[in-house]
Amino acid sequence: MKSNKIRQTFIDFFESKGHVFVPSSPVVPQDDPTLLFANAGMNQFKPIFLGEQSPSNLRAVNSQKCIRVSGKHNDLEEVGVDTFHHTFFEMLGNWSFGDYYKEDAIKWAWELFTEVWNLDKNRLWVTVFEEDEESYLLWPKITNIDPNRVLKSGRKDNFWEMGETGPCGPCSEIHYFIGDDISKQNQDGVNNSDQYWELWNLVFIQNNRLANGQLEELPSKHVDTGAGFERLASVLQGKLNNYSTDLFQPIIKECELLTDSTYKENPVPFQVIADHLRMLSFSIADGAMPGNEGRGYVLRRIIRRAARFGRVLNFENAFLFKLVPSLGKIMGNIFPEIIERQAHIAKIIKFEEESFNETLTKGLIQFEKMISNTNGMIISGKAAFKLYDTYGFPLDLTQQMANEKKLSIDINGFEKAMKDQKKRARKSAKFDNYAQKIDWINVSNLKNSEFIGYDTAKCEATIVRYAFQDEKIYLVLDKTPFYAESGGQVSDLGVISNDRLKLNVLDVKIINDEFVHICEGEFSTEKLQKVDCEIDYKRRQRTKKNHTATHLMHKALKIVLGEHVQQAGSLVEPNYLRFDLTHFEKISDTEIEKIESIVNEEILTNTQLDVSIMPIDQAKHEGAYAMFGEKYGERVRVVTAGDFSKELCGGTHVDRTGDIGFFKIVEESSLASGVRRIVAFTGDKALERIQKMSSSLNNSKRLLNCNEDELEGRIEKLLKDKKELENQVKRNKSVGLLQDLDSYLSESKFIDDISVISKMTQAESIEELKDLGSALINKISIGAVVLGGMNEKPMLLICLTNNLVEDGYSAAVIAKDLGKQMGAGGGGRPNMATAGGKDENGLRLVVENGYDYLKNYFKG
RNA sequence: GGGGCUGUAGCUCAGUUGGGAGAGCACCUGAUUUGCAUUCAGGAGGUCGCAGGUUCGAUCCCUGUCAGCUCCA
Repeated sequence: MKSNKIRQTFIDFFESKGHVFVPSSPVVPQDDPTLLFANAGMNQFKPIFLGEQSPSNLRAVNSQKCIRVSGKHNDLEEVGVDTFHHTFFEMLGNWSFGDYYKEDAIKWAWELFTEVWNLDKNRLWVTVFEEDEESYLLWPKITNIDPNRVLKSGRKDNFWEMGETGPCGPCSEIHYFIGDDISKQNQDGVNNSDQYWELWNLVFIQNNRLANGQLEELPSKHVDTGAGFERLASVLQGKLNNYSTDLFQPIIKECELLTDSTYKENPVPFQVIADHLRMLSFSIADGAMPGNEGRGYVLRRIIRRAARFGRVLNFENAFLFKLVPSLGKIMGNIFPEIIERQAHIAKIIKFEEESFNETLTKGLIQFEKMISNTNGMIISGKAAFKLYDTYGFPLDLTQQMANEKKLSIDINGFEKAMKDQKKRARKSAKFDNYAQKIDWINVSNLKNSEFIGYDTAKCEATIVRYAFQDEKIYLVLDKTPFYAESGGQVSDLGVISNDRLKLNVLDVKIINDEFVHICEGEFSTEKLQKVDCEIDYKRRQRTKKNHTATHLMHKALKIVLGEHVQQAGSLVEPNYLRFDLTHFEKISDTEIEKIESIVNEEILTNTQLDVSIMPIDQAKHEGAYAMFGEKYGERVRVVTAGDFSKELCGGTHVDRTGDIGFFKIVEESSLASGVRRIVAFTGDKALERIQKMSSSLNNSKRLLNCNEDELEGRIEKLLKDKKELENQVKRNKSVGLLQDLDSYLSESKFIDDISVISKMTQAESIEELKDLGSALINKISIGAVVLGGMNEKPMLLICLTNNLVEDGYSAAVIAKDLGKQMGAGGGGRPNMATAGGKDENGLRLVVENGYDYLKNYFKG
């Protein structure tokens, strides 16, 4: 059975049992900062289990995209080496939120396995938690399983907990014997031998683990099941290795076409590459980007691991990106994003592969340096670690190259250095406190706060609850005209008041689906009922312009730069808009101009905006842009500007594009590799900007006394002239110097045959002084020159002819001594040295006494 | 979040007890007229990432900061 069919059968089966299919949430979680990647089927249902959110359907079925790269169950180094660990996998599951429980869950699991997929009952084993008598009795009672095949098992394997505290409960696992000879089964093999594969875990969530370790019974009980799709496919396709299934084979075949090696003779590199390609493609499709921290860093490591295994197959250049289309063919039907963003994915992987090649090249240079400093046959662990830590050069490559040079590496030393590094990091790891607890005081039992601000700027509302938090007042209302910060658009400001209270709204946040108004001002807890809400309407108007302009620009960016452009972040404020996008090079001035033109053209067209609510499938079908990683409900809000732009968006927008007035990009910069940032203004802000530019232009025109077209030429000419003048001054000075040389020389005094010049000069910089000094000393066959000059501080220069230097005299020594006399220091090279001082008088004194000093120096 | 490394001419990089900023390539000028980077001579090009500090003097030492690379979390 084809894998696509297997997945579909699973979904169809549970739909026929009253379940609603819920699409996989993005593999890059948007709203859970504690989670790097979606790593289990239950991720998107977590708020339901925690009681923070009520489910829209009591029964659900899904296939969740999951990524696991580290943790107790998954060692990255195992992936691709064995036959069943993956960084990316799918988790099939059926869910009951306080609806059906153990009986139906068990019955349906068995029915699907034995009657739909026709798995051999004589190969299936079931384990239940040893204290869960209920399940233990249910299995033989409601299925036709041989009672001897139902086993009790301990807490380690059969009690599931989400974390230290929270929902948990016993589980029941179904295992499958894969051996050739079914007579050789033994219950001791379950959970112990790799001949028995765990296929499906049925979790019965009935308890809540409290902070003191005690368990309490949950009022409503849930079912959470998980079946690893890849392994299931393996069994149903009669394979013993997940990589042999049609989920991986097409990728491997494609890879074989690019190299001389074959999967058969060297499977591991192919498996690693196929696995990593899936992980990379899905995470990039959902908005992740390789980088050097957090999630991005995980991606980078995975790309590098794949590239390293690629080298085993003699791939010298980027190759991984070429395999992206093969994945689309396998999984594009269920996960269309993998096809929609194919070009983007390939481009990013290629970019990263190439950057890794550069890292390797630089590492090679460091390696050569390192071994040239190594004496003996052993490279120290410290040195190998530095290569790895600082230059990102993989240890196995270091080892390989060391072997070629008949050197060995002190692995223990390496590991010790690594341990120290980890210790350091752990010691300074911060303790995040994301979920701050709010102590609410309930006023009325009205529930969901409704946002009515699309059409109105003020309303009367009822307070649902309030809290005092960080010297602020938190309010939840039954309805509100205040927009809460989301989708990049900042929240509204305004006033909430009645005859007893007057509050300024500072911020509005969505916490657990509720609009929380964060306020300060006069507040009274008496007679809290009706309040009047009014938003700062002007501010909202300006924000609207920026939001609609953001949509238009998004489209324009795709037109001008290409379809690979994806939104990587957005901020919509009343004063400006900011947009981060994926693009690999600087956006040129011409491109900026084109983007501006396109947006302004749309503004001039003055299109009526359309906002409608529709099912997400329809929206996607109509080609609406959805943001990376954003999780949408089944019904979405779609904002359309004629046939130009269509985006899923919950934000506020102008009525007609013409309301924006005018659009101007004011800044383009790099944010990270592959990400650019654009800042733009609209409406009166854009006009202000243009006026400012225009006035500065006018000032320049006035200063240079020319018109606009001539401006550039004039500035260029001015710069050129300035340079020429500077050069000329320099030349004149040196000519002047040379002319003065004679007068300096004529004032020479002598100590025996040594000529001595000691004199104040007009030099204003140390460079001038040095030029003069070296010119003079070149005219003297044997002698010394002492020159003084002033800028802010006194400067003194001492030069000696080389023959004096050879005799052991040193200008540096003289400078040091004379500097000391002036209350400062001095020094330099034997033939030329400088000294400083405190004031001009000190300097003059030293210069006047120069001859006497030198006489003493040379004679003494 | 914590370490390490790097930042010098358009590009690739040198530059140690702190003492007057360099090479190769590219560019310009002049010769040369040649099998695929022709050769030779000359020239232009630098806030030594940025801001402080120490010092008579900082590309170099110290502090901070920005950017890139890299490892750990």
